[in-house]
Amino acid sequence: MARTTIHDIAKELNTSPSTVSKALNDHPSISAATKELIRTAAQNLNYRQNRLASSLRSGRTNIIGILIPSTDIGFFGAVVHGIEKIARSNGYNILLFQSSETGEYEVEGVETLLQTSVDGIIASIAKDTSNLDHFYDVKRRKVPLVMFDRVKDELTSPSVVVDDYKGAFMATEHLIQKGYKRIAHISGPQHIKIFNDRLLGYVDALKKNNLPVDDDLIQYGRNSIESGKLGAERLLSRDKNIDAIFAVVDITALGALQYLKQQGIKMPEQVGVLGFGNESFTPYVTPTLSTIDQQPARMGEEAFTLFLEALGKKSNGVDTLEMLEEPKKIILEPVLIERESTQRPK
Amino acid sequence: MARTTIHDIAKELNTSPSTVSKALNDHPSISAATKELIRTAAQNLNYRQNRLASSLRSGRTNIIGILIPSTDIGFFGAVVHGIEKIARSNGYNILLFQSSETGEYEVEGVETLLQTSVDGIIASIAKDTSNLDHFYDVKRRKVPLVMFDRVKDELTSPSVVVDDYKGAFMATEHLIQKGYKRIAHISGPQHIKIFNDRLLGYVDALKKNNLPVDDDLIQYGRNSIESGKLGAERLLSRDKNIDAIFAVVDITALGALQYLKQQGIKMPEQVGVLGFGNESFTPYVTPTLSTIDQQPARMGEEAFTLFLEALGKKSNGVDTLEMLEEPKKIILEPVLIERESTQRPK
DNA sequence: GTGAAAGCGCTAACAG
DNA sequence: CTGTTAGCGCTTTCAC
Repeated sequence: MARTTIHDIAKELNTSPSTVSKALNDHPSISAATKELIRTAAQNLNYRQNRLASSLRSGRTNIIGILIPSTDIGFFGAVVHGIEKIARSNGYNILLFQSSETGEYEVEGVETLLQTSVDGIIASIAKDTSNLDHFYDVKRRKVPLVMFDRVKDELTSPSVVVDDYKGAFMATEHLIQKGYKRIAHISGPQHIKIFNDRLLGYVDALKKNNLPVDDDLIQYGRNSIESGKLGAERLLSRDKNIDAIFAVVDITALGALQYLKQQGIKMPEQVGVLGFGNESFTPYVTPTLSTIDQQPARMGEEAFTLFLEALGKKSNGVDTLEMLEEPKKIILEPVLIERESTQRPK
Repeated sequence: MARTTIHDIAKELNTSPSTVSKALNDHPSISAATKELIRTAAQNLNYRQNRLASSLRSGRTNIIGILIPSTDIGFFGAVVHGIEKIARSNGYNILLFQSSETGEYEVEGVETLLQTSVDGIIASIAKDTSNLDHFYDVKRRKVPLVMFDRVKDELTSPSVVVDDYKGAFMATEHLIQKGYKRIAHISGPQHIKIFNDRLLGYVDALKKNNLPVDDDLIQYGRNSIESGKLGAERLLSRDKNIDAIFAVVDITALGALQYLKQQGIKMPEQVGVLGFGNESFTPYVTPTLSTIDQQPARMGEEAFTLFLEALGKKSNGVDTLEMLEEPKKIILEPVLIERESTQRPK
């Protein structure tokens, strides 16, 4: 009835618990014969290691804490998937926490992860987090911390992000290459770095290709369907010659799409539309929406790899040295996903 | 440098570790004064409970293992979100495992969760799982097991599902009420129970409303965009009078939508379309797609509630009694999401 | 190559 | 109301 322990196995085989432990952990000092013996006995007794005891003693849990705003958001779900996959193949498990975009829950989450003695934490910050003390706490406890996507540079932790500037640059150049001449941009709130980066990428792509950068071509919005509709309307009312719209996020692009459709404007013939994020709905709208993919799966893998590196450094006691070094920041290449909405006929 | 323990606090205050432990756990036998004293000392020393030690000793982890096919699938992400939310408010944390639709990983996942001594497991079965031994193992170990959505009745575990029959029935009646007269159905693989249930719901709704059930109105497919396109094509080529299509899943509905659009058939005027699942893309297609919602968030909450019940029974030793009882099965009401694709003009 | 002994940090009887 | 004691199941020196 009660769980089998290494004691039970030892008794069964007239040997000692320590030998059983070593055998089960494939320790080199145990003979192949006894290992075999012990393993089959373990199997027969349906033995299962008690990880709590093991971790308590060894100081390692092989659990890695993940802190995200929400599994409900496709992007984060995909990143978790990426982390989980590679973590598994490295013998790690995932303890998941969602902040639900709340700073308060985020603090709680960090607290719990630390209590559980996770071997490291991979996190993406909630929208409304302002105070970062809980993350400093993680660092103070020397628990490896890796950030992804929603990153704060002040934390000087290794991190993975996608190159927003470049993504926007690629997007804009794609439109140019397709033959669009007058390319507008619907941007997002400028106090958020990634949106500003995307704006800069757009501007620089125009400049590089000797296209005029015109304030009339830029419309600011709040990243919603509505702001996409409104943005498209305003842009076109200001300038009838606009023949392409690059939107800062897919949802905004969708709004633009809906407005254009409603106005009977043909896409991609009269106006091309391009989004950002490769959200799950983008292949399903009409026309299918070209967009920029942020590689969530790779982001997850890279984050985990950074965690392993941090762990390695820690065990080598590279603490002080590390303080001097710039933390490693992996910047993923955005990927252009070409679909119907930007296929201008030659 | 090393983590503060209850020993450190005890030493600081010239008291004993057990008193500290009790105080921190708000045990009634400790005076308010000492509690206060100990709590502030803990705070000052930046004490954090070691949950491994606590769990090892107490036999409870307050962690609940979740096993799902993939976080990448919006539905499961949403269910996890639902579980996490209510679990948190009940003092439980989530250890997440993804089977990636693989039986092998699923076995591994169960193994790890058991090793970690989770207090219970909430699971949804992978597509390719045939052998259920690992789940029987969970039951044998008396670890509360709750299933959701992808359920196997053989396991006789408490479970939460959505009423597929009823959802299809509602969907079909909705189309009838909107004035559609000749309603077709694109179904899925019949060996999967939920698809068969949906077919039955469709058939019964027609019968109840005295509409003829006609084999020509039913097309079988493989739940893909392609099978949606093809299904719609075949249906309409067989019967020009079809004025509505109810598809077994949203993605199939999408295929039908695309085919109809391509044929210049007006929706919802000439043909109405209705899906199933309320996938994230459904509000964004043109026309926006009416569908049946499966209430993932509530599913998560109910699953957790069932877990709590199972735990309660276990601690009351209701083991044998429980064996005789039918396991509780919660059947959620599907919810009709009415959008543009079924708004037939009167 | 194997075993004895100690202890990870905590909780829960029990005694006082 | 507080303190002593024992031990959860495992790993890890260290001795043999």
